[in-house]
Amino acid sequence: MNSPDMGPRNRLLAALSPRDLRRLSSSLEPTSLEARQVLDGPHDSIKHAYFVESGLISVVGTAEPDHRIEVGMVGREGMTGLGIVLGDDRSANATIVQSAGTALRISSAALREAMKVHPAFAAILLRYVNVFIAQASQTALANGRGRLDERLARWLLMWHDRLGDADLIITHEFLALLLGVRRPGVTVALHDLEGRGLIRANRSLVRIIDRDGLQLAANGFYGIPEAEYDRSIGLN
Amino acid sequence: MNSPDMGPRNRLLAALSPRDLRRLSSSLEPTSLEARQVLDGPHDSIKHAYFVESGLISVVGTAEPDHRIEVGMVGREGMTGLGIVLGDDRSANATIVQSAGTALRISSAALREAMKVHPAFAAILLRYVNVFIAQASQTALANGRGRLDERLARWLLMWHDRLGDADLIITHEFLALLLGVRRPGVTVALHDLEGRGLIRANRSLVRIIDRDGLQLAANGFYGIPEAEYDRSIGLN
DNA sequence: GTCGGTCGGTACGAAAGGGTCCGGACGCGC
DNA sequence: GCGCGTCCGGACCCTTTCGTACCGACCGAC
Repeated sequence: MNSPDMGPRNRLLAALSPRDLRRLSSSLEPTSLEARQVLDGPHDSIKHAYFVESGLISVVGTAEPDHRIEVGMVGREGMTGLGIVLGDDRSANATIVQSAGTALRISSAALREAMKVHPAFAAILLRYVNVFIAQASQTALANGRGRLDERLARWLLMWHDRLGDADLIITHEFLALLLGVRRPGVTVALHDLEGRGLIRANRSLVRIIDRDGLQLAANGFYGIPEAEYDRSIGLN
Repeated sequence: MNSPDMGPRNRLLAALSPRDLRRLSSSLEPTSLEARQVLDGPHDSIKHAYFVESGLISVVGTAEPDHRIEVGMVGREGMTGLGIVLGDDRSANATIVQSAGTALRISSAALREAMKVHPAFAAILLRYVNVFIAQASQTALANGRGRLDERLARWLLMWHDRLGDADLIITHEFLALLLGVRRPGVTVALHDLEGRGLIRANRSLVRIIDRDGLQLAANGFYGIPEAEYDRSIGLN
């Protein structure tokens, strides 16, 4: 996985004891994540859980084919495959790679087994599930109550957190899909944020200029799941 | 709890083996749920989990004081206190009684202990968490993509499922709060549904007339978490 | 029966956002 | 350096929803 002198880049795995981690590592298979790759469709049987090391994965809620929206985001602080953690092998949501990167993946069976053998590991994953619920809840809140520019600010901050890069490679089109709005609406909202000096936008690129300003622009819709994560799983 | 010849009315408890249930029953304390009672505020330490027997509880996502919206609903098919199930003692969401009823409650410590001693019990609760994630995800989807009348239809159906009564006692004001919209908007949307012959509305009362029609009106935003529940936890 | 509070119906202008189209700009491949 | 596909900017008009306000209807208390 990583060079032996550094811990794993995934923050859930990093929270494990070195001993548990060593025993687990044989089940963890390094994988590359390609942009737009679909890890699990809705209602698919989940074959692997992914511990993200770099890049970013979207959890997308789906009903009818054209009713889709992002409900959560997973970077190196998290994992996919919560259904497995919860003893089921499927979920109503899809998981789709949004920004290419790498992950350590583990088969469903091995994950179940590992949770049985390492209760501390299971405990960490369950606490992450709780944080994920907070994330989905806040998304529901933002979707219901927030204006487009506020939701956009929230989204940019969350992306920034998880990728740790001020330059986000994304098209307006894709952003519109994730936010569940019209594409030109995203263009206008980005201009608005740009006019306020919070970002710079260019073809397929958004650069974060003023993170604190973006937090203000998000008008309270950003931050709660992130604080929950730090409280519950820790800053490591 | 209930007379010995019938199982518990809560469907999660009903899924337990009679033996596990008997051993658990001493920890379960019958409680009445009063309308508008706040079981847990956001970020409170959760003292008890509630297995609902009748009535209905809302899970409300909160950020700023005036940023609130319902993200999930719990009736006798479910429970509150998912944070405890997940090994944490708090959640970013509030739980509020929406329709009076009764519940069996269990202290956090006893619930943790029971999950340790009865793995089958723990497994059921974790599968319920997975269903709840589906519910919150679909709420995020409906809030982002659905029109007011579609969301209203979804909401009425979910309420109807969980209470099993065609007459719903609720004011437009309160509905507006839960849906995160303006009160007169609810009035108009209810008239619309009424004009289509799907409901009858009166002061503080909504009667479901045509459930199938409401499902059509919900335009695909209703049903996924309910199907997940039946698949994962079973029809009992 | 009257009073006061809650609840519902309605109406207005204003804002946000959707649907659609078009044209220009950029950038990669050849 | 040409061409084509992708991406962005802007425009049009329309629907949905908001904000606010006002008033009438209902209901329980006295």
